[in-house]
Amino acid sequence: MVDNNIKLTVDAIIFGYLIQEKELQILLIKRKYEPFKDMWALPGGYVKDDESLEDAVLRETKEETGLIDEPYLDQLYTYGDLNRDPRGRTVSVAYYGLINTKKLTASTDALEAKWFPINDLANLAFDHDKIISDALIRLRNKITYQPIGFELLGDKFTIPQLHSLYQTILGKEFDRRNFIRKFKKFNILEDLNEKETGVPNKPASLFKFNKVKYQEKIEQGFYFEI
Amino acid sequence: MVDNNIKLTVDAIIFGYLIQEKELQILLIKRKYEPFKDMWALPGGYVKDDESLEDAVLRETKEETGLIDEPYLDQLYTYGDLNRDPRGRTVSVAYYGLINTKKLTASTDALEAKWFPINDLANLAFDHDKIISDALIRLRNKITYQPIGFELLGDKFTIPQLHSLYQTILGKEFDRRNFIRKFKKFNILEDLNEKETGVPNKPASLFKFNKVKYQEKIEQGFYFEI
DNA sequence: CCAAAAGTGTTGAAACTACACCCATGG
DNA sequence: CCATGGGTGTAGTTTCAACACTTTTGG
Repeated sequence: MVDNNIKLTVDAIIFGYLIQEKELQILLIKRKYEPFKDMWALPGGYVKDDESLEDAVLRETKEETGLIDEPYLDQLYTYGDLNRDPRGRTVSVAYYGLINTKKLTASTDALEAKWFPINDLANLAFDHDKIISDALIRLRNKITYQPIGFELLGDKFTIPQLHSLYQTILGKEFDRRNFIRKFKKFNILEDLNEKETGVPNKPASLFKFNKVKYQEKIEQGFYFEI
Repeated sequence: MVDNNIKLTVDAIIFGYLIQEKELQILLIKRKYEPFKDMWALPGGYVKDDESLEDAVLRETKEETGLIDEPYLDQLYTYGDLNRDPRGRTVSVAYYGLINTKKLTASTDALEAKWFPINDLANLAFDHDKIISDALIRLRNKITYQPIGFELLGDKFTIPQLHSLYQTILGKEFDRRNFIRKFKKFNILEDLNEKETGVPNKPASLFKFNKVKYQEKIEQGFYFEI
């Protein structure tokens, strides 16, 4: 039909969160080839004819970073400016992902993949700094009205951890009591009747996110909002 | 580099609004060729190598519908499922647009383009019903936190028209006094000190949206929300 | 003068903010 | 017993929701 030479790629902005350090991070790879050789960049690459966009994101991310588990993924935006890739016209569908940081670390060294604190990123290839900035804005918006913050914590977490996560990502303080009260009123956290261990102070209670209950409430017209 | 055969297209969901009838509409075209010949579909088509995605949307929309003025455009989502186009793998970047309905009508007949009420759409080609449904959800969300509803009205409009627009799009009633009070408190409407004409009852005052003032307020941390 | 839609204030309920003390644990 | 962070209630303020009558115009 029409013969165009536009190449289609995907890019992944994978967010991780260090609970102890209260730090939001992004997973980047060091480019092995030109253009932008040796610069840090988002994982990503060409989409194959027979794979969906999400499959392409997952495949490229795993190949390039050694990530094992599958992150929660959401489509961010499609970048199509004329000169964003010096090799020729390239349109990239960006997805952002959230993952519990514990679930990788291991295999990344050989592949030159590395977590970077969001506030201390390397110089990035292509228009990737703009993409990351967009992803961060989206993440900040989305955690206020969708319960996706849990994806960055483990299956079990404490309320103070959740509190810190929100404060870190949104860059502002929430009164502890008001925050807890609001979250508890949603009634989507399940008390596991366990305490955290290994802390030199009063241990906090552990909770998990009850996805089933959340879905039920959504169907009944419930809206989550922080 | 990698040799893939993925075709890149754009699709446009152009929304219009009939003030008198209080009806939200979408601009569709009748397909001239297979596949889905003679079915109604969203305007759209292949992206050229040397045009941006937005330019492609505008070009295709104008060519296929005879639309003269340029609609307000926002990227919606990118659709990339494997079998969405029977001709082969096609990824489509969808944009939704808002336009003052008065600004076309004329030249559409020859081209077989037509406005359809959102609640009474034809059977649609491809996955276009899903795309429209997504666009409508996005529009409903967006008008609650961005002042884009004005794009559907003329430069001059009355508060009751704005009130009806919100009620129509969101499918629910707003108390008239509370709605007006809220909007007035935002202080982004400029009273033109004119009255509407040709109505058989008390004429309403005309206003315009003060974009400059809105931008100023945004920079000062103001958030619009209905 | 009549019909139709515009315009305008107040009150009670609900949600939000700010704030301080005691408790459980490890060292 | 000390340091550290966890856990909890209340009161004042602000925002939100509900509600009805008078005004202006064209016919």
